[in-house]
Amino acid sequence: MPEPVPELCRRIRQNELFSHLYMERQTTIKDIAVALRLSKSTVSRALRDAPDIKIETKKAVKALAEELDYQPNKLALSLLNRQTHTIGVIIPNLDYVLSTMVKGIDEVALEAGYTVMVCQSDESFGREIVNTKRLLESLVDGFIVSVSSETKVFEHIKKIQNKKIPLVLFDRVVNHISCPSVRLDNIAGGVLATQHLVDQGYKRIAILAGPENLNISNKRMEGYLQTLKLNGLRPDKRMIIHCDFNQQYAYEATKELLAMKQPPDAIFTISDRMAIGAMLAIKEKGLQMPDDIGLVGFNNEPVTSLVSPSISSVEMYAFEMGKATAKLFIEMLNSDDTMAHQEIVIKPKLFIRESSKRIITKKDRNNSA
Amino acid sequence: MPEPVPELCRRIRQNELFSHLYMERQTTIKDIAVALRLSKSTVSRALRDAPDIKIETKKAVKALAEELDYQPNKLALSLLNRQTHTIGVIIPNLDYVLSTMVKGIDEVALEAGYTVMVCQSDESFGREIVNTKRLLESLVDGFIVSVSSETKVFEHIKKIQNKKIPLVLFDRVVNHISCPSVRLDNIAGGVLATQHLVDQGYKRIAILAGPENLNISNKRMEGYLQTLKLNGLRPDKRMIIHCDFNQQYAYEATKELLAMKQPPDAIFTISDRMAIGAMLAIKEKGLQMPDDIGLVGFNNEPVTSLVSPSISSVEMYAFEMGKATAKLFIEMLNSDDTMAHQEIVIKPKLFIRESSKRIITKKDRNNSA
DNA sequence: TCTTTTCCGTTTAACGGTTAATATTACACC
DNA sequence: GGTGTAATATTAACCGTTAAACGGAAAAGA
Repeated sequence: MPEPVPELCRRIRQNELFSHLYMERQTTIKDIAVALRLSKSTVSRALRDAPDIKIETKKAVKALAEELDYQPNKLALSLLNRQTHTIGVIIPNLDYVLSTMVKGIDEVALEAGYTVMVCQSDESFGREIVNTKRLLESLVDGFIVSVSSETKVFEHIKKIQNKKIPLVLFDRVVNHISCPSVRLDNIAGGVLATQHLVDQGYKRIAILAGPENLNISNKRMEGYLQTLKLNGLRPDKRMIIHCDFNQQYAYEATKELLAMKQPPDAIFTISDRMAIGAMLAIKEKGLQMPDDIGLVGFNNEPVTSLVSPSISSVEMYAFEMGKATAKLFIEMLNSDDTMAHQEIVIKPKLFIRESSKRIITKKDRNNSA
Repeated sequence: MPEPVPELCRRIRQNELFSHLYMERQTTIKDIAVALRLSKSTVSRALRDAPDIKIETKKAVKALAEELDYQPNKLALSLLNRQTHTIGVIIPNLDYVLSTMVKGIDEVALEAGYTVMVCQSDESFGREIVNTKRLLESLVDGFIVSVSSETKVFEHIKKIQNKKIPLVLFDRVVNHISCPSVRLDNIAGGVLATQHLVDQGYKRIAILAGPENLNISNKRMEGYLQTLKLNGLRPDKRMIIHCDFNQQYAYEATKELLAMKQPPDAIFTISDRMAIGAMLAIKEKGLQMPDDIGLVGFNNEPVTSLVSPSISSVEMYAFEMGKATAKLFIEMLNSDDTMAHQEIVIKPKLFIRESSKRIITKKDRNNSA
């Protein structure tokens, strides 16, 4: 005949029985079941307040669970429910913009009960493939991806979609892939920067664009071209330089630009890193910003306001973008029907600083003209 | 009577049978077993090249596995083997130094077959606790932790240890906790910076230290104090400012320093962010670096060579530190005995730049004296 | 012919949890 | 005394995998 439950609990609490339960292994439902002479399922249901368990039993189970610091094994649950509450995040690197975005993703995910696994592809297509494979194996509940600049083939992304695994693209969105996404209005960013330079009276505006196949770079350039045309300025191919997202390349490209017969009187770089590179070359040449030459960057990294002269830059709200991405992702998870692929587009804003702000205002310029 | 295996394979390949296997669900070992009229475990052993399976059988199994894109379910394996091949990484934020370290950790972990889960505490004690709990629930195989600046109580860390879960601390190491760790020789860093300033002829050297309870900050200060004494300079309490790791605070603190009757003629900041803040205040005051005042930062962030004047800084080899940490961690996992807690200490190196390099060399100074 | 070995597989249990179907018990009612 | 019905607990199956123990048949040895 089994002992009465309260007495048993007392003995367990006082460690007279089952002292092995206090060992290294995590307590399981089975331990509690054995201790209280109940079946596994009774314990399970008691913990989850099922209606058909006696109140006394529930109390005893819960007390012992508390006592033994019982915690359900997530692995077992995941196996059963086919979900891991984990989001796989693939990003090309951990630079300022992306780590800020990850921060945003992390924050929202945490709140929604998800843990993120961040993998960096390091701008390498090969590593992106490996990361994708890894995360697929890890059975993440879904993917949040920003592709590397090397990525020109998207089979690995399509594989995710074929398996009907939720996917959100962000920042570096891919046109060939149709899925929910969050991105900056890069054209608008290009327009903002270029129009500002035009407004400040610059006439020969060069652009340091990123790698040729990178969508975000091309869109920013599109904005640049549109704005030139709109203002009656003829785009000049020699003023358009493609180079890696890299300070060194930007430095060298700028040096070449400045060595031209008719050098530019303003430069728009599609990242702040590149703006810094450009700035070094400009200073080396002995030119003054904003008088001799104007400079506008992109991303609005803190460094832009730290250097001298401070650099005008286009803010892309990376943190908010990260949050929006995670929110969209979670929304998608919760809507069981395959969601119409929503596209969230963030509007950029230009922060004007010393590098491009000539003293003359628009009005002044009109008067003097 | 069961059909001969090759014939069966053919039919499966041609989708005559079991077309449901081509459905959304991942193929399992059971699917293969049913298809080939074998038992689950035979399939399992065939896939793993167990010796007591007929070669023909193995071939058939492997062929079908390939065909159906079979991939073992990690969750099931983890449940069985009690290991998830996942490392929980807790860091206070994703600034330049830490993201570089995470890059290093990630690289080594990936190679060793581990995936990392990065959680940011955002310098908040509360979030650090939450993160720890989450990762414990996720049953990570171990922890790599750098504590937040708010953390003064370490019960959550001890809890990890009590559960005998492998733990490595890095960068912000905690004295009260005895475990393998990787950190910078912060005292040496403080010595390098201070001795350099002394060598350059600066006499009244101030220090912008970080939060009071932050070990790394205090150690750097210790190096500073030691060096002053060694060189016969008397430390002055008014020259020691504790403030948050934050550019704004550093800016204000520097303004106050410079407003003193006897202001410092050099400032050592224990981060580059703070150095930038200090620099802004110095420029605002109209002082010239390095002539009127010297400045040395810490971390050797890229920004130090981008600003003008460029800032001398102590390099802490963040990427290598990250790699070393992950290596130590994996080594620990593989050595089943509780490892004697190894402590890896990285030696810093000073990079001298414009902000502190007076033209005079040591020899010049001796001559003129 | 009977036992032993070898070969090739299968069965079972386990990991830790949930859940649907099934007992068991007690009590009221006819 | 049977029957119906709550109330409560148990069994067994399942998620996907592996490891240990066991099984059956054929070949080899006595």
